[in-house]
Amino acid sequence: MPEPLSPSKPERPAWEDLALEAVGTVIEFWGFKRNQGRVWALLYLRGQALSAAQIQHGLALSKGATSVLVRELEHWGVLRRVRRGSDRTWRFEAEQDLMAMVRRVLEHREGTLVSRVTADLARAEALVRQDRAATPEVRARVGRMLALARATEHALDVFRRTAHLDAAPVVEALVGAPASVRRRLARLAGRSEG
Amino acid sequence: MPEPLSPSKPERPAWEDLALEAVGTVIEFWGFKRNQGRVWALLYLRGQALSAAQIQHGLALSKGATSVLVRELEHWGVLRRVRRGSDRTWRFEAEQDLMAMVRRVLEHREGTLVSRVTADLARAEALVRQDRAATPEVRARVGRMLALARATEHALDVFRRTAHLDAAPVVEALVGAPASVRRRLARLAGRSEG
DNA sequence: GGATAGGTTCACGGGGTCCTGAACCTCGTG
DNA sequence: CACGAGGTTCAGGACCCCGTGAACCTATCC
Repeated sequence: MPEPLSPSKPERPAWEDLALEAVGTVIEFWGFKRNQGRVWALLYLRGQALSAAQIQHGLALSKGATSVLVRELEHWGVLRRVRRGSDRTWRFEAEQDLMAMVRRVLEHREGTLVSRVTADLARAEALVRQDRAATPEVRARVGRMLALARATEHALDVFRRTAHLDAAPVVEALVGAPASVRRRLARLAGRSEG
Repeated sequence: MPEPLSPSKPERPAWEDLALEAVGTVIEFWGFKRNQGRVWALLYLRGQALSAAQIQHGLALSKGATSVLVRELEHWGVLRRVRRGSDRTWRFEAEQDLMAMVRRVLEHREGTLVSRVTADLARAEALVRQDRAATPEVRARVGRMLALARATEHALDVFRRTAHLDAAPVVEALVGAPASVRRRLARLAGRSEG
């Protein structure tokens, strides 16, 4: 039996709290809801599918919030909604491939925001190029701004690919691997940035 | 005389508006105030030191907001406060090295948030290691979480170094360089580039 | 059908962030 | 000294995001 998650007694081990809040903080930083991070972390740490009620009580959330949060996480592909046997209640389990998660987030960000901004700057650069009132210096500055945007886009791409590379397999491998192996892997990952 | 910035007539060229808002959007995405980005972009595009009043009218801000915004940007090292000659009013000019700016932001983020989270996860991992009630699987999961955090830290570092590398010199070089050179640089940087 | 548990939706309120506008401070200068 | 321009601070308000809690929907079982 999977420990009924004691609704009244939140006697959670200290390490779980630490991990939950850490993930919540990171997720919040990336512009999502803190509780989305906490839900994912809870599921990941427990390593099994939990019902909405268990999540709700485990994290002291309301019924409504839980419903919304799991739907959002599911939409992000961060959670799977499963039904077991003849049980008619949904259970949720964490996506296991952590890096797939990170990549998905980055791709979304890159797609929606960064590239849109780059496009706007490209338009601005085209306009200033035609503007007879603009001095060469001004044109150069707009051009440099656009170049910065492109560089950022590129760097994000490198970041994403790097994260991809030393992710799923490597992260697994790193756990408990001897220091020598870790160093070799790290060096390999460093080469991939070129 | 540096163009009085026409307080009543906001007849700004379209490209300037585009650039201003683009930068504002990016800055806002990174967790800062939209207007901080707009102020910096205005100063950068104008390429000269502007007074607080000019900024205020140029961006349709209040006196108070302007004062706060420039102080914050100054604190970030993103603009310089200068006094010219016997003029007793402050003027502000944009930091020219764009990448220094980006790097500073990333370093701050890395320093305050990412590493703090990593530390928390490290504590959690130490605790779960001692917890006799924890199964080996749980310990492994916490360990994997910590590994993810470390990988993220590493990736951010790569990002930062990459941004640093092809930044200042390369960005400058790219401006106005012939297409053939641009393509070679782009290939070197590992990007297809349309 | 009625009862009940699981699940969703939504109006509302708390809390946070940012801006405004006015009071206030501080120096030069007449 | 008084005045005024430049600059700062701060209370108030607008706005937005998120969670609550209750109403509502739906399916299963008796």
